[in-house]
Amino acid sequence: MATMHDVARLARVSVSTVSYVLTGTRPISDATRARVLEAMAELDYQPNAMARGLATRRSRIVGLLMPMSERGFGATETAFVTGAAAAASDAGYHLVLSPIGAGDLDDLRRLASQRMVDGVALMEVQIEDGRVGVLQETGVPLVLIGRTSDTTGLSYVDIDFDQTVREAVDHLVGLGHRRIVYVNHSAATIAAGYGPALRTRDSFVAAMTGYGLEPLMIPAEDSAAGGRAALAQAMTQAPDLTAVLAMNENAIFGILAELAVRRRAVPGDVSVVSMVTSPAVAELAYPALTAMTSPGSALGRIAVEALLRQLDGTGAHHQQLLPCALEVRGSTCPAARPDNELTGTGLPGG
Amino acid sequence: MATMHDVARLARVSVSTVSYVLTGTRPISDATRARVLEAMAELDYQPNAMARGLATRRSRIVGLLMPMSERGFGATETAFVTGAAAAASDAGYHLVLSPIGAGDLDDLRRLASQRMVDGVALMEVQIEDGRVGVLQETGVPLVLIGRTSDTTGLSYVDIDFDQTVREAVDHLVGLGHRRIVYVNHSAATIAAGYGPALRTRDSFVAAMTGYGLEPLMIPAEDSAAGGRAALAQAMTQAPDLTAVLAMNENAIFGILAELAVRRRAVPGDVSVVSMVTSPAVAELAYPALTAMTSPGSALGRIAVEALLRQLDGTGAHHQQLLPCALEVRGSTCPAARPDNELTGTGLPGG
DNA sequence: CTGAAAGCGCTAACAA
DNA sequence: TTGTTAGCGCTTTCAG
Repeated sequence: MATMHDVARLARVSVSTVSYVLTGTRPISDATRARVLEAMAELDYQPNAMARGLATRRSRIVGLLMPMSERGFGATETAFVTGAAAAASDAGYHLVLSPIGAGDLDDLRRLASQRMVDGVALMEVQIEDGRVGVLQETGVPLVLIGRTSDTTGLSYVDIDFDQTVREAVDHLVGLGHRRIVYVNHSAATIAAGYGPALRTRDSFVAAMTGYGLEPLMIPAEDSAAGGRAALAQAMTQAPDLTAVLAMNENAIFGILAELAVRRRAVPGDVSVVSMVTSPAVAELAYPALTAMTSPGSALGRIAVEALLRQLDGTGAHHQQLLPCALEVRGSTCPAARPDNELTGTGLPGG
Repeated sequence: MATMHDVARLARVSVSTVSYVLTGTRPISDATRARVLEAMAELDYQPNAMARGLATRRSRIVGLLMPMSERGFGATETAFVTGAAAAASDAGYHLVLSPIGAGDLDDLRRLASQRMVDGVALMEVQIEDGRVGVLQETGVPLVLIGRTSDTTGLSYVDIDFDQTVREAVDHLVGLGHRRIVYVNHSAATIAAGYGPALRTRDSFVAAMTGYGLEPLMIPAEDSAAGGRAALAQAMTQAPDLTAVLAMNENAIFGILAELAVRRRAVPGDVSVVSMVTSPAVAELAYPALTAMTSPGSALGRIAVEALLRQLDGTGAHHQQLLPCALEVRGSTCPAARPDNELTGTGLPGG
């Protein structure tokens, strides 16, 4: 491991000169620059990241706080991570993954105080999230992927749930659907203040009442079994439903399965729209799912880019909402008939 | 940000004493230790990671090299990452994610030479992988998740594909299946030297010929469409097939869809086993898939733990193979009849 | 059992 | 345009 001293000696210049050709913070004659670069190449020189970090008080590392929740890691979350990693890498930064959840506030304080990370991106932000306060205290630059209830003075990128839900509802209503049921995350998740669950719920109510329709909603555990149970419950509450809007990536296949069991054809009898879903997942179903495609990796990338801009002072707070894009595939079609097709009457299990 | 000097001053001891109570590398009287700890608490002291790293020449960061391939990130890969992150975190290490693929050898050399990481875990290892050589040159401790062809002197953890395939074939043959088709990754992926594709192929041939059966194999693009095409091709080559063994997580739903279109019931007409699959994915299908469950997060964890043992010298090379576990769900059942059910004859599209 | 001081490899005044 | 040097905050000899 050659050091800067070695380079300086070989190039017959002082260490500071070597440093300056590296950082470009002061003019260097072409001749000496050439000599230095040559020496660096000759010695296979790479600056030591720790030493540079200590001197500059900047690690060129950003943290991605990624709680490993019961909800697990869906395609959307994975896309955040890869998008964030790519953006950091492109800017010459490193991305450290920390599995720090809302519970580990002490771990978080430690991470922030060790000055190992120049800034932090928070995933899975709760409506009230203790991590935000801790991070603000320690003064670490911060960007949220998601939103707390009060976002003044905070940077965030998030999905525009309101517009996303509205587009989804518009799509279904435009196809003539009136009895639309919304399958959300679990009651526990909602109670825990999981933003997407809360916001989509409110947006759904607003969109449906805007159309003069009743906003039917069912929570579902994050599993296929949860989806099946939810759909069964929905069929009981609203046997005449013709469309389901599913927020829950993990439950969606259970919903489809239960529909299949009940011999309700998709999309013939029931149209299905999957919310905040990656194309990969949507394509897994047959027919492929009409879905609101989440801007997953874009969110990760934008978050990190905003964070880096905050770091070099070339940007202040950045607040941005990106809607999911409606991608019509095979799981939606015009509603059959307004009000008199109670085909599945009294067939509770199939 | 209090420094060690601040703590020393407040506790009326020297900096070295503070350092020693932190590292525990030399005896300290209880009295002074108490004073020091008190001062640290008072000042909210946290050691500076960069400074410590510079002095010890250890960053307490390990890198996870995670190429973002065309193949994308399945549940199994995601589980590696979370398992690795958890293991690192448990040991007081940080995990940096680097999206460095087999192509970016220069980036890799840079990362390794900057001494920002104490060690590296490599994901998505190819049979011949240039990254291994580069890392060995730079002397960075290394563990592979996957294997190259020559593993002498290397640490790795990998799936025991041989045993996994054998168990899957045993399961199907035990159910009376004789015409079993193996759906692999794409031809391009195989040509690129993707280990799992190569190894399972070889193991499948061995297992089938061991039973005196013909090893039917079809490649599939990593998508639902690829799965559909592959199954269609398989039905042409072997109209009498009664079971499919699918290596390709991304193609599996396409395979199921094509079977549905062709009115071949699962498992009634065709049994399906999904290889190297997470329970979450297996449960998405209806019926839920009999699958060889990949030990995803265990692999990530074991890899990092082995790496850390190499770092403190408490462990040499570690080579370990973990088989996937057979989990019988609803997609397999005894074969219908030996040799005369050509139901789907001449129904190319449905 | 404790202190003083020399680095770790780099950056950035300060001086020329 | 270049060199000298004082740190950055910690670990770890070397002395006591």
